[in-house]
Amino acid sequence: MATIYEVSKLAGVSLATVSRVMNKTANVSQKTKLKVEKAMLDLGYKPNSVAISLASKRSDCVGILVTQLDGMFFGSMMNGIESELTKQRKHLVITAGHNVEHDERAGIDFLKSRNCDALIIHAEVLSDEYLIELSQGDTPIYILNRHIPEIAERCIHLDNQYGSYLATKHVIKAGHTEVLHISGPRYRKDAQERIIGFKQAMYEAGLPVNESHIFEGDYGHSGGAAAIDYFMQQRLSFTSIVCANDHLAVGAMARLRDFDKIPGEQIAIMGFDDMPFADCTYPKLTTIRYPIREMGKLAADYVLKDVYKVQQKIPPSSFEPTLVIRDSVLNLSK
Amino acid sequence: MATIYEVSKLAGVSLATVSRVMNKTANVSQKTKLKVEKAMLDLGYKPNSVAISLASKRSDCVGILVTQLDGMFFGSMMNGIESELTKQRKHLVITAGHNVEHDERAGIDFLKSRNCDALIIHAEVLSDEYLIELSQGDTPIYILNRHIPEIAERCIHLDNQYGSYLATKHVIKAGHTEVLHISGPRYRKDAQERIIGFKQAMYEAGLPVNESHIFEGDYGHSGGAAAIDYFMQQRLSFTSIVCANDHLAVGAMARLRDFDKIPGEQIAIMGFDDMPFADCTYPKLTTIRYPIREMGKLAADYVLKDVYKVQQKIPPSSFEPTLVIRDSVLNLSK
DNA sequence: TTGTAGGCGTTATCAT
DNA sequence: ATGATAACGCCTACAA
Repeated sequence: MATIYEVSKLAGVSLATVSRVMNKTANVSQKTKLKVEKAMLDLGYKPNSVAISLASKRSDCVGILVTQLDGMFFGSMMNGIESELTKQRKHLVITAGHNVEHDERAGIDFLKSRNCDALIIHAEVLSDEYLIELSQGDTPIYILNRHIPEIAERCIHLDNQYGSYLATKHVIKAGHTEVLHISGPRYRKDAQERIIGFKQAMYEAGLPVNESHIFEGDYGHSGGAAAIDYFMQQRLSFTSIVCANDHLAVGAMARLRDFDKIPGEQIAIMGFDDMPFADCTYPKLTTIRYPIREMGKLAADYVLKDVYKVQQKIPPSSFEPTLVIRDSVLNLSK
Repeated sequence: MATIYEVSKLAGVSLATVSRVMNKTANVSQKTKLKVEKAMLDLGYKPNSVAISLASKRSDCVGILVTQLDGMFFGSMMNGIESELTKQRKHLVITAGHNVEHDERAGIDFLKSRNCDALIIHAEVLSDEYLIELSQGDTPIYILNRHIPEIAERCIHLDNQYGSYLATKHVIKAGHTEVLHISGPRYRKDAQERIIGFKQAMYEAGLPVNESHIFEGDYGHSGGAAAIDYFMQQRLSFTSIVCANDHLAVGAMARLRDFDKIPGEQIAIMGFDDMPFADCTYPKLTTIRYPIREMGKLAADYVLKDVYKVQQKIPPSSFEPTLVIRDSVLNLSK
């Protein structure tokens, strides 16, 4: 790999001049500029971004912390971020936290040690205190899918509780009184919030909520299936299930059929997130739209504006969960 | 951020010694070692990996090029890679190529300029020649989902054509004679191969293949829906569709229902990839298993073994597409 | 407009 | 066992 030094030698100029034509940081005469550019081409010169980063203390990289690299949710989130950043030739470095405090911490440490210019964080288990402290460091951070009052201006989130409330209310409005909940892992904030929203709507309607009516799944298909197994084994009587995400809903629908219960007809199923496949299931999934891709984009736009000073048209953003009615929640009164 | 120099000052040793205790690269007396460790703790010292990378010419990072960050396929692939690498405290830097030559090139350039120790590449549009040349550079590369004879030892792939052949044959065996194909974008190698496999099985069975029986989709749900719209508009008579991936299949199944054609009963649907949701659709999707996660893991294992000299038990790997029979292809003869 | 030289935070090679 | 002191490849005042 050719270095800037070799380019300067070949072009017969100092290496400072080479640096200048690369960065357009000062005026360079047309003649020398051409000489330098030719030399770069001849040598196939590619700047070493590690050296640039060390010398300039910026990296043109923004670090992302997600829980895992697979799954539609994080896929959409990363895609949203990437699509915005790429436009401005910024790169992303991604680490996975795996729902484990150590990994989340290590991930953030790594991103910071790589001189990331900013961090976009989806942390599951890190404490609010830690994040607050982190926000006071020299690397700007933006927090996705979480609300921390002390640093609200850094948080892009959506009211999970209200979303779940909406979902449950829709089911109740459709005439259901025996409604169960399949939640996500309880140590996850969003899962907790969705449980609360569920309970809130139930209480409001004067419907009983028993802890045994809530199954703790894993946010994956298998969690939905396990929930059905559990509910059936408990011989619970129910006509509807509010699921904490679409994956759980899909898993539940499939397992329900194994028990000859037809989702959408005998059992109403409510999803959450409105993942891309939600309108391709059968029955099509009624769910709560969670615009994670747009939220990712917004986070990226903030970074672009705050850190890279690229003028961004940032829309007046307030993300609200909204009900998307499709076919999986039948109206009992009809 | 504290530097190694400050640590050395606080500990009263030279910075070389500090480097030694960090890297256990030479013997250090117990006493000074403790002094240094205390100093590091007191200062909350975190090594700057950019500086390490510049000085040592390694980064403990492996670069990944994928087409996009969302979608189950790439999710599984990244997850497989990450799960192996994380075990050995190696990180990954991910770039997206977007099916565009410029982006793929730029992605690779970026990864190399970041001093990545190795590259795992899923390139769509880069030429074989380019990749062959790249493989001769100083950064080891591993190529996923593609076969280039000249550098076969760097390629981890699977026989797409044979997989598609298997799929089509299964449908034919089930008694179908009017079978259509929904393909992926034709500029993609795997899509081309799957088309060939489809045609091969059809020819072998003496069944007619008309180019109008093949619809070029986008590998997403919408492509599947668009295909059905097209087929219906053409007033084609058909009882089965071989889809180039599961997303297309799911999209097609949903759209089929809009036309009151019941997938799995009136129309046989064959998928490809066996994505995690394939056993949660209704009807459950008969498909070809494409073990992309395992292939990602293998690529990571190669890197670990070849580049990082970490002993890996690498199984005698040859990935074969296999038929996964579920419920979406009905047997006409029964 | 162009060149010189110090610095970014480590590693690594010599000495001692 | 420990300490100087060059690299590493680039940026950036400061000079010229």
